[in-house]
Amino acid sequence: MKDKKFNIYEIARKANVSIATISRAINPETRAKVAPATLKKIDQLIKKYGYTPNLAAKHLSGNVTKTIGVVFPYLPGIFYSNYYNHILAAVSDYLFDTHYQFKMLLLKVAGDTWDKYDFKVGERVDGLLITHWFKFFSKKSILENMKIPCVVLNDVDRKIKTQFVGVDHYLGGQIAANHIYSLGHRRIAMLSGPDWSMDNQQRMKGFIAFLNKKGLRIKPDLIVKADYLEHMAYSKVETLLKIDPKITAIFACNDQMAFGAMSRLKELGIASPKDISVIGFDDEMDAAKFTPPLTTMHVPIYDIATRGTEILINHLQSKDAKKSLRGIEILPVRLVERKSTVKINS
Amino acid sequence: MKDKKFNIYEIARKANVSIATISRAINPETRAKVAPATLKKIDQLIKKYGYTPNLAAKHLSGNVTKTIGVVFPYLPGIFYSNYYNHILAAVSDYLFDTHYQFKMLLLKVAGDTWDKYDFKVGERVDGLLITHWFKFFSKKSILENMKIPCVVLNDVDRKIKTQFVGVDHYLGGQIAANHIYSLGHRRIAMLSGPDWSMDNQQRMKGFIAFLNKKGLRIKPDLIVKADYLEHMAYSKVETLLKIDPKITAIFACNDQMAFGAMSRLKELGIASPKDISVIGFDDEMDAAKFTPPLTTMHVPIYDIATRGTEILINHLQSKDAKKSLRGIEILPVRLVERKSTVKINS
DNA sequence: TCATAATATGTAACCCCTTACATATGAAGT
DNA sequence: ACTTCATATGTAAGGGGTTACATATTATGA
Repeated sequence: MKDKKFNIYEIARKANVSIATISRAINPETRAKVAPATLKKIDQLIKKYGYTPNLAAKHLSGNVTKTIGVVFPYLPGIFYSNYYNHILAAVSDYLFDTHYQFKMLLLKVAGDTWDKYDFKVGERVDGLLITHWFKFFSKKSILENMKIPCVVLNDVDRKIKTQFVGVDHYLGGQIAANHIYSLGHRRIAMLSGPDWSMDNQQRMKGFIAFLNKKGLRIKPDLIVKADYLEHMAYSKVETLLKIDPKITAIFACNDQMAFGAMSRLKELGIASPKDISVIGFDDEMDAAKFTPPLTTMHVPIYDIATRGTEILINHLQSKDAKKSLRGIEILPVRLVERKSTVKINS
Repeated sequence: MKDKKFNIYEIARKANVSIATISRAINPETRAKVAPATLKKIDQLIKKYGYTPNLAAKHLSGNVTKTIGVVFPYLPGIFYSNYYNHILAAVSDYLFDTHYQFKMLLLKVAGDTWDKYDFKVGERVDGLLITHWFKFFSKKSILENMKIPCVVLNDVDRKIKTQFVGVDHYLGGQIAANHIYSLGHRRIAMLSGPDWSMDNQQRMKGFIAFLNKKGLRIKPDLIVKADYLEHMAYSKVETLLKIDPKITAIFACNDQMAFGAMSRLKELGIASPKDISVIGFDDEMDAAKFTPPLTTMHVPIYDIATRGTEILINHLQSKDAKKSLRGIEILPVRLVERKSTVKINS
């Protein structure tokens, strides 16, 4: 076989045209500028010699890489998490039919911030899809001053000038509250996530606000922190029960905590939903498989990631590809009613 | 702020040295060739102006990308699969401390073969980590003639000249058989995977061979195909029971089928392991969580991927980086004894 | 003291494309 | 027949690094 390297010059020489013509022929946007006969000749040669353009050269001259970076926190087990699986799936699905590829950009969480990684990733991606931005970007200015377009997934911060795609967690909280309230529950406990989580804040606030509007006040004691952790929720259930043995519903700010709580309730001989209804938040894949299947707020991570990718790619293909992106897009949260919540006394 | 672009020329001018010196200073391998004083001056300037080398240019001139491609089949749900999660995790973990990044290369399975994607990925990765190669490489010659080093994960084909990292499924089958036989089981049924799967072939052969050596013959009727699918195994259990109601053990060629079989047994009121022991293969994450926890053969996917990545990266950092890789590395399979298998009549 | 070697740095070619601008050719308009 | 335009193609200047080779400087040894 011929191991000789074929570059644009070789092909040009064989086709007896200039490299500019070859360049035009191999790029869809400029192909029309080449005469059909020339095109045909070139195509044949390209095929014959198996020529493929050198992407590095393209990148260098064109200043684009046709690659986007997907920024994940580097956490143990991250690739086993449904949340990130959804994002990966969405990005892959969207990109599959485009000419774009993606690179995983894993950033250490502990103490490190974006600054350090600027070198590592700064240059060779055309845009960034970012998860958990607040863990990396110590100062919001870093995010605002990124030299390439960024889209932040599943977070919204109206004070920061960048593109967000997310969900209205506050509204989600309200919907959850409405559901529980409508079923007749009045003695309600809450399992909350960690303080630093904006989502958690919003979910709680929405939930409480709705009940307040109905004239219902949740006893502060009945709001217990379990840091979004299954095992922590598991162990906090009894605290809750000690404070008020007559609660009839628990709102867990995420599904993991709902799972933990329900497992413990089962062990304590308390039937769920019969004795205590439980509602979660996120709609993880396991939610439907749980016994009983968990009623929860569906957060469309997959859709969020899809839309985020779409926004980014569209932008990259526009004339403003180099400029930063800005905007907020809110996708709907919805209640998924399954078996873990029922009418009171039913 | 200065939006001016800093390239190696700018820094060279400011440092009052030539670009060659800058180049040496920014590359670890050549840094020692630069005088300490010069180095200091350069480093300060780099820091001051936030200079980062243009990777595309590096790639073009150095003909390396410091990026490896990870080839996955593009299947729905692939990112939710434990198998691929393990691979992703292993690759990420290994690469995290290196200067390498990875790109996901998703290839359509149906009908398509590698040839078509040559252009898409052929150039801009230094090496490839390949899963399920037999789905993409219609002819083995394609794999052998790749222009960049490749490592095939979890498959071994001694006839093909490339690098494989995998497991001895035949041996695994034997170990499983030994376990079941040692527990006193003699009436044994098998749930097999699809015919095209090499793994399945090997697992079965190993299992059967061991029993044969012990003078035990499995009735061909008791070997039922369930294509590695949980639901299929679920529905095939009764067939098995009809053929021989007195079987005391089932060897499922993968965990999924074991799960399906056990679910059905439970429904039929047949206690497992008490009445029928079940052993699987793979040791998926759910195996430990199942009720009862599944005894199974552990296939170290994570380790396989780690080792594969290691082999590839080491090779890329050697002088032979451009040459193709060849070899076979076998990692151990081991029995993980949990609760789904017990001594007969215990 | 001078030839020789070791060290530090510079020069320039090369990697392979894209694209603004220039040129050549032929068609259309008057 | 001549200017004017549209179309097809070519020329050459980047884009930002790496590195073989050349050169300048200093240290080493007899």
